[in-house]
Formats: sequence, structure tokens, C-alpha cells
Amino acid sequence: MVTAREIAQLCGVSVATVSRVFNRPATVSATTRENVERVARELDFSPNESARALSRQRSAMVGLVWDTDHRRPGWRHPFLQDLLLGLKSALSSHGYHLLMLATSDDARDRNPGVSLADPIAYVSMTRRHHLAGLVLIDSGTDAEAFTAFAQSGLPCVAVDVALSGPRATYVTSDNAAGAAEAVRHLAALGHDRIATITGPRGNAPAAARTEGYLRGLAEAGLPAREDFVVTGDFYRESGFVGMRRLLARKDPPTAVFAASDEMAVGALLAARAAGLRVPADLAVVGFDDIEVASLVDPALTTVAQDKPGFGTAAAGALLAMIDNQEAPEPVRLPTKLVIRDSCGA
Amino acid sequence: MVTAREIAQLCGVSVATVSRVFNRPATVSATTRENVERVARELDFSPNESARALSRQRSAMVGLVWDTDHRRPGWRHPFLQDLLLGLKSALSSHGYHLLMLATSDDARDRNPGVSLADPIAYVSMTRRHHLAGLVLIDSGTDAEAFTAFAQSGLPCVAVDVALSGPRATYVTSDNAAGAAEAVRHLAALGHDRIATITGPRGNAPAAARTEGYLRGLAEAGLPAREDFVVTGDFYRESGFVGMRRLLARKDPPTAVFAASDEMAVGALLAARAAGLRVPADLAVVGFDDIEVASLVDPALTTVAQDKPGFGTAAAGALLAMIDNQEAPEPVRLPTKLVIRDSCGA
DNA sequence: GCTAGGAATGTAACCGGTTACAGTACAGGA
DNA sequence: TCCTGTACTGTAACCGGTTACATTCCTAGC
Repeated sequence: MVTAREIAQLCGVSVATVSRVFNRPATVSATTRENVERVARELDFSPNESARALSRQRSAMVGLVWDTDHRRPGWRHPFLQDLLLGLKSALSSHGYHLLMLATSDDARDRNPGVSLADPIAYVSMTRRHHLAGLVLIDSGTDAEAFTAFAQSGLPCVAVDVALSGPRATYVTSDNAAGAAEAVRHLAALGHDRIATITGPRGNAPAAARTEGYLRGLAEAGLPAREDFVVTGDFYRESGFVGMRRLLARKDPPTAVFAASDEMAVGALLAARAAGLRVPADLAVVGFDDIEVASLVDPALTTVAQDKPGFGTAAAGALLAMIDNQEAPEPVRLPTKLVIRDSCGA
Repeated sequence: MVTAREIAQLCGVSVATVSRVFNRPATVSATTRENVERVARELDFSPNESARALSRQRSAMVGLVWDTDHRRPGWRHPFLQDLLLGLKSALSSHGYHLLMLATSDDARDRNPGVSLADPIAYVSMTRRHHLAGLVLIDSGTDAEAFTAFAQSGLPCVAVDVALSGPRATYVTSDNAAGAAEAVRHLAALGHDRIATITGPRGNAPAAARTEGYLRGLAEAGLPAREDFVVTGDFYRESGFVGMRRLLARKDPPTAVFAASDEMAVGALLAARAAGLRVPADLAVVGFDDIEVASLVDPALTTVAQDKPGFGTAAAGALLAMIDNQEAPEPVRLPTKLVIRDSCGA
């Protein structure tokens, strides 16, 4: 492990100069700089990150706070891999790495009322590691815990959770617009009894999708019927039972907009169980465009989210805050209606 | 940010004593220890990780090397989330965090012949960050690059790639046993013309699954036919074309073992395209038990891998190497045949 | 010829812990 | 009473960078 002092000695300069070459090259004369760079390259020197973080009081790491909903251990984020990939590549081009934070509570049983293991523990960890910023990924439903992070003063960007603060922002899909487009599509196909299975209460994207559903109905000139709105929780089973409830109405819907693909699949299964054919008897549209959407039979028409875009946008917002100190506006990524077979277009 | 010196001052002891309380509590008298612990708790003190890493020459972080196969950007690891979750919780209970390494090359175009962006860059990064160990996740096919890590002397554990060295080991499923069980299951159902669609050449799990396929045939007293082995690449399309090739034989198979669920789904589609009914005309078994397996129609019988087990086992092996210096034997996780509808049990 | 001012570099004090080594206090044994 | 060993604790030198401030050297301006 070669150090800056050795480089300095070999080049006949002081450590300070070596350090400057790596941090503010403009303040070093061209000849000295080139000499130091050459020797550093030959000896494969690169500054020790621990020492650098200690001295600068800031590391080149961004923390990632991510837990699954412990009340639903089977749940998986619909597109974590794309998100991570996008984050990683955008951050790396600016020299940052991603530190997956974990509290010691992770391995233990959790307090059933709280989503995150222990926000305080995470915040203390960000200080200990001198993290440059934080990416918060919604773990399921109750995300109020995230405000603790926004209050820590550290640059924070949340995914799919509204977060505000002087150095906090968030990125989400334009859920309302996507949902409205889906509903208009159904209306254009001639449906006038369009129901929805929503996400859980208190979840921001879920609320926005419901709002978009209502807006879509209004734009299509259709009345909103309270009995056509059933509450789900994004999981498949809730789509199944929700659909069953809807089909039990005396005047059942001919089309349904599910606020997640998982629930849409549940709805598909419920329709099949009820002896209905999709799309002939019932049209179904989902939201997310996860992998299974194209694999179920019939293939699911769905509102696709810009998955890698989340990572890139989150990284961009974070880097801006790390540099500029000012929180950018929340990012609202456009969605795209992917038409497949489940609504018989 | 309260420091150890402040705690020391408040307790009327030296910094060394405070440090000892956190690192070798047994060497401090009970009264002093309790006093320091109390004050530290009250002031929410915890040692700065940068300083600690610098001084100890070792951080409490484990690096994660993970790239997708850039030649197949659409490819996703079949169970990265479970893996990460398992890793994270096992590591956190020992105070370690996971650092997702990224080289600056990540954001740029890649050299088409190389799997990892730049192994050298990663190795240098591990030194810079004083990482305690490394987890290597197979990014697709050519994993020879990983040996560079094993040679670095750092504790390394690879997932699904055979890796050896004084401080390197790996974890993988018992692929051969799983495949053999699948084949025996098909044979027990009366099939005597069982084909396989393999994974890519040079991939260790793929080779083991093919070996298990042959062993299963032998155990069932069936002859191995060379024309019943077609090479795929784990992706869905290769399952589709592989199946089509198999069905074009004059004496086509009545059952097929696909070395991945993705390829099994491709085989399902090819069978459907050829007008065959599954499982009546063709039995299909996959490998992995990814989420879609239970969603396709018919639901896929498949060899399930112990997904969270990978994370736990990897963390366990890594922690052992970090402590003991000696590399544990490679871990071979048991698989489990999940019987669904695609082979008409 | 003298000086102001800028550019380049060096000096040394940090950042916040860890730990080898030295020192002190007190018990028990001779 | 003196000596020795054990149990604790303190002192200070690291770990490897960054950076405020001081210093040196030149050049341009008067």
C-alpha cells in the first residue's frame, strides 16, 4: 500500500503538493503535476479513502436505506435491480459508491408497528460513516420514518415517497397521469363500467393512481362510482379478493384498473375463477410493467414505469444537492402505457 | 458529532480507556466501563468509522462486486433481492455493511470481450477502502475475471462461480443433485425420452446441471442421447429455439429439463407454438423457482434454489474468513423440487 | 533598483480513533 | 517490611490524508 508521502519523496516534493495534484490540479505547476501523476501511475497509488474521509469530514459514499416490509416478508420491490444499476452507474461516474446500510436490528425481530428497524440507528450510522447523502427506498407502506432522515440535514432523495426539506427531495412516476391514461384507454375501448383496485392507504403513489383513475373517468365523461373503488395493498391476494368483491356487485364492472401488476394478476386469477374470459368478459390493466406482466395469459396491458430512470434521476438529484446545497424539485418520471392482450385493444 | 475525547473528559478518563470500553471491554474495570457506557449513551456517541478504519487498517465494510452481463443488458439476476437481504442481515449482526463497488467504467461503454468493467480498478478500490472482504456475484458467463480478486489475498466469497484460494471460497446450489432429482421425477412419471436445454458453456452451475441430468438418466436406467442435449444460455429465447430444435427431431422428446426457469418458459412457448399441450404432450421442468414459475400457464414444476440461503451462507463464509484466516469448504446448498403443473404429476 | 503581488510550494496542525508501552496502585508472599 | 505480580489506566505515536497559513521566488510596475 503506497502512500502519498512515498510519492512525495520520490518526486522531491511535499505531501501537500501530491495531495493538491489529486484535489486541485490547477494550483500545481504543469511540470510538477505531470511528474507526480506519472509516478503515482507507475506505483499504482490512489489516496486512501478512510484517511481522506476522516480529514475532509466527508466520504465518497452514499447510503442506501432499504428494508422489505417485515409484515410481508415475501414482498419484493418491483424493480430494485434496475434501480440499483441506474444508481450505481450514475453515482460511479462522479466517484461515489453506494453503502447498503443495515442496523444490527436487521437480524432481529422487529417492532411490529414500525417500518424501519430503527431510523435513529441509521441516522447515527450516516454520521459515523461521514456519508455524503442518502437514498431512501420505500419499504412498503408507512414511510413517515423517512422524515427523520430529511431532518438530519443530510442530502436525501427518496424513491416513491414524498419527502421534503431543505436538502431533501424525491423521485416518483407520474402516477396520476399514467393511471388516467390507462382509464382513458379502457373508456376508448367502449367500457363505461370501469373499476379500480387501489394500493394501500397512506401510500403516496397509490393515492396518486387513484386520483388519476378518477381524473381519467372524468376526462372520458364517465361518472365515478364509489362502489367501484376497492382498496388493495399492492399484493396479489388483495387483487384477487378485490376483484371477487367487484364481481359480486349486481352491476359488475367490465373493466378494472389495478394499481399494481401483482394485483392485476390477482384480478386475472379471480376472473378466471369466476368463469370469466379476459379480455372478452373483463378488461384488465395493471401498473408497473414488471417481468411477469408479459408472461401471464393473457399478457397484461399495463402502465410501465421508467425503471432505470429512477436510479439515474435519484443519483442526479442527490449529486446536485451534494454540490449545490439546494434541493431540486421532485422528479416526476413519465410513464408509458404498454398495450398487450388483457384489454382486447 | 461528539468524539471520544469529549467522553473521556466528561468521565475523567483518557481517550485510550474510552476506546478500550468499545473494543476490549474486559480490560476495563467494571465501574469505569459502566460510567463510560452511560455517558456515551447519553450523548449518543459512537466511534467514527473513518477514523477507526484508518487506524485499524480495516473497515467494517464488505465489498459487493456485481455487474450485469453487458452483452445482455436485459438480463437480471434471478434472485438478487433475496441474496442482498440475506447478506445484509447476516453481515449486520456482526457489524458489517455492504459497499456496492462501482468503477468509473460502469458509466462508459465496455470492452466487449470482458465481463467486468475492470477487475484491477475494483481491487485497487478494495485496498483504498480497507474492505474486510468481498462478495462476488456472477454477472453472466465469463467469470475468470474473479480469480483476480481471489489472488488479491482479501477474503472472497463468490456466488455461483467456483473460486478457490487461501482466503477464497464460494457458495452454490447442489446443481447436479437438483437436476438429477428433476430427471428422476420425469422418469418416474413414465418418460423415457427426456431432453435437456443447458446453460451456456463455461458456466459452472450450467455444467453441474447437465452432469446431474446425465446422472439422473443413468439412475433411472435410461440411455443418454447426444441429440437430446441442446445448448442454451439461460435466457428465454434460447429456451424457445432449443425446444424448437428438439421438437424437430424425428423422434422428439416427451419431456424436457431446462437448466433455468427462463428457458423453461421459452420451451413452454415453443411447445405452444408447435401446437403441443403441456403437460399432456410434453412435460417441462425448470430450475431456479423464480417468481414467474408459479405464474405461467401451466405453472412450472421446477428445482427451487434456497435463495435467502445464498446470502446467509455467503456472509457466514466471509465472516469466518475475516476472523479465522482459513477458507471454509465451498457451500453446496440443497435444492428442492417444487411440483406444479407442467409435468402432469 | 525597489517593491507589490501573484504563483508555486512547504510546514505543520488537524481529522478521530487505536494500541504499544510505560506507569501506578494494591494485593499477597517471603 | 519489602518485593513481585496483576489489574488498570495514562501517554503519545501512529494510521494517511487535507488544508490554513507561511514562505519563497518571480515578474511587472514605478
